[in-house]
Amino acid sequence: MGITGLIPFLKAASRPVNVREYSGCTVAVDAYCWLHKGAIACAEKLVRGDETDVYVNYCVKYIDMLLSHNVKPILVFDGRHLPAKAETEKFRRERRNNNKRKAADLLRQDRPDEARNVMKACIDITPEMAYSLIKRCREMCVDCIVAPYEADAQLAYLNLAGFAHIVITEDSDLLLFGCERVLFKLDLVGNGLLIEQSKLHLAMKVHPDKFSMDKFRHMCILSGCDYLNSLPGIGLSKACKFIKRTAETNISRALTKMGAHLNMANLVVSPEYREKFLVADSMFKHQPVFDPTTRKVIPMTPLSEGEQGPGLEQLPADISYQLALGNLDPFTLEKFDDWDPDCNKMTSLRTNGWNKVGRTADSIWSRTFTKPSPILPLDRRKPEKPTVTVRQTSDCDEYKFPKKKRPEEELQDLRERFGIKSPPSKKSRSDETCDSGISSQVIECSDPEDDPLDITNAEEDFLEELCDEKLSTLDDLIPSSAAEETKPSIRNKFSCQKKTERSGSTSGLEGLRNLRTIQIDEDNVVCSRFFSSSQDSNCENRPITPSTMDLNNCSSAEQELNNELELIVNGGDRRPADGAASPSKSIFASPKRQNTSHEVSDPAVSPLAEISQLDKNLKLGKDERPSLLARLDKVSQILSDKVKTPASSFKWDKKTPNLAQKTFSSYLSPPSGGSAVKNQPPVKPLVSKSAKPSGLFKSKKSPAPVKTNLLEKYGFKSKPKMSL
DNA sequence: CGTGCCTCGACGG
DNA sequence: TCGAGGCACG
Ligand SMILES: [Mn+2]
Repeated sequence: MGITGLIPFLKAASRPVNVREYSGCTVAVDAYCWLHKGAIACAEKLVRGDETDVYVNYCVKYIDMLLSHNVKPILVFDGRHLPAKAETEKFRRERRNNNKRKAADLLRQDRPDEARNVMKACIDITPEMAYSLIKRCREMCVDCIVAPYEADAQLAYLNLAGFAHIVITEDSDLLLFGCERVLFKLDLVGNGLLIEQSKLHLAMKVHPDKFSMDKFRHMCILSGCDYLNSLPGIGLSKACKFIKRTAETNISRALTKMGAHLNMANLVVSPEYREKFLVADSMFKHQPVFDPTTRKVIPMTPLSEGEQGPGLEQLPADISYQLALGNLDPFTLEKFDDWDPDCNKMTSLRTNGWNKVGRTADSIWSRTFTKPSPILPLDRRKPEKPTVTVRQTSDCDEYKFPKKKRPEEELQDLRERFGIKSPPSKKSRSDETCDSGISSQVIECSDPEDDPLDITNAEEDFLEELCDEKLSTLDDLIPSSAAEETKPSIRNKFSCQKKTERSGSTSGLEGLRNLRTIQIDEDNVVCSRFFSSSQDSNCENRPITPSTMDLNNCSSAEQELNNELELIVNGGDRRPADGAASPSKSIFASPKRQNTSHEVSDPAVSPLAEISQLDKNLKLGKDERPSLLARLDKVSQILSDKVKTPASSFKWDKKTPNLAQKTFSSYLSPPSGGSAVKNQPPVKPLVSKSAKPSGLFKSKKSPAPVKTNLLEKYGFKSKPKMSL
């Protein structure tokens, strides 16, 4: 399914997100993905034909997770098979049946483990299974829609027509269908990988002005898609190269010159291929979809005059409508149900914080439905500065741009944005090479132990090439105001990319966020503003505070580190912030600052303030700052290693529930049996005996100083790049 | 280097 | 089943 290798190819256009950042949004969900994963959990039962609702419950977990983040899901189901895929489907069915037989054989041979694996390979999501999820969704007042054909096109339509802000799927095809935002690899804590259409040019390395969705789609079809296999030897890279090199706008004519453009003499593009290419292209543009407003089947994108859509069977209008509602088996058209949205009051769709979603809480099937605001409710960070124009390169083919800015530049940008004067320090050391970003082909870093480098010519060239990518990078660096208001999360696994990749400098700031949530020792609890979300007057998003962590286990390292950084308060003079609406402070904020901070735009809240505060705490002279981000990166890395924030490495300890578990317990099954509870009473903050929930930092006594040189202990010396 | 073929894990306890 | 990650081939 989908385009092989597209998601890795689009790495530069993707970023890790948490659905928390999309509170108030509507998402269209490819229900098949969840059903399929859920079906794996009960593969045996399904293969044997036993009744089970395990897969439904699995999907409900995802739905609950979205709702808990105030995100409204619309579940989209596959409809009829496309004739073009008939052979593929037949082939799959045969293979499934083969696997069934194989599984039965293995069972007879008393090899249940192998049988289990084979059974996973013959899972089929039947219309009945889809219907049982639809039924459950109706109980939950969650919208569903069955596509006339592929869910892909329907999902894209919901996005393009403004019914949904984001599409959730595992199928990279969705990008070809023209979706603006697609969220892949969503897990049960809300982490996923977001790919935005507006960033696709980054992956293709073309100038934004030279990018078009047509080019992107053509590239993908050439590399091989469900509707058309690729020509031998053509993958995404070659296809991308070709699309960038051809100036011909008529794709059919352009295809005849593909061999020449790619220097592949033996590459023949037959007329048949070109024909099929155009049909595939049409399928990605004009596949039939159902419009819930008019209750009619329409082409996903309007046909231009004279243009032929993909010739597909059109069902009568009432049948199409019933099919879309989920009342019919898409294949047999046999009646499942008689559900009628006009008779069922769907006025208040179930979402947590119903008021926050406002009118988007309507059902798409309601006669009074109005589409949500096209602007992402929490994505209001608009670049206010005009973007820097890119220096045109002579080579129009390749668009080169800096992948990453120097930490200094990032800091400078941060300063500008937060209106903070830059320190007089002149230049930093060369150790930023550890900070992913600097493309090594530009800056040759001879020896990490070298003294500060001057700006080389190459570097200046590099700087000149700064372009409008700057702002998107900044957006990644600076948590949006919305994200600032949110709770801490288990770290998104997609942000844990390799050192050499883009995560480098952002992780420094991510690390800051992690730091705030750390319990330092049994007497020191950090309650960052993430826990005292004063905006959350709604009972669903309760301030959650760490209660009883395993202090001896998880906090000794960061305690030591904090001692080293002199971050531990002496004597408990940190008071909880008074006043309900007072924004909480990070552990990096000095006590003085905390006590006097009543400004609305408290600089202490900004990441930069925290960085500079950290510098003060580190007592680093301005000239000895090698790379703030690099160092922060290292520090946060150590901390997160010790605290084990990544979801994947979490071991839920029943006896010592930790922070993340608390945070997400509202939709995860509680560790000690019992059912997951919604609207559960607020978790009582640990510090609340003496402090208000918005308390920030509670300290009873100062821990004994630790002599160990942590920097050495954790190998800072051994890594010259990171030398502090 | 890019493509194409391989194996492995998903879920859940 | 699907994608992801590893490895061999031209
Ligand atoms: Mn698809």
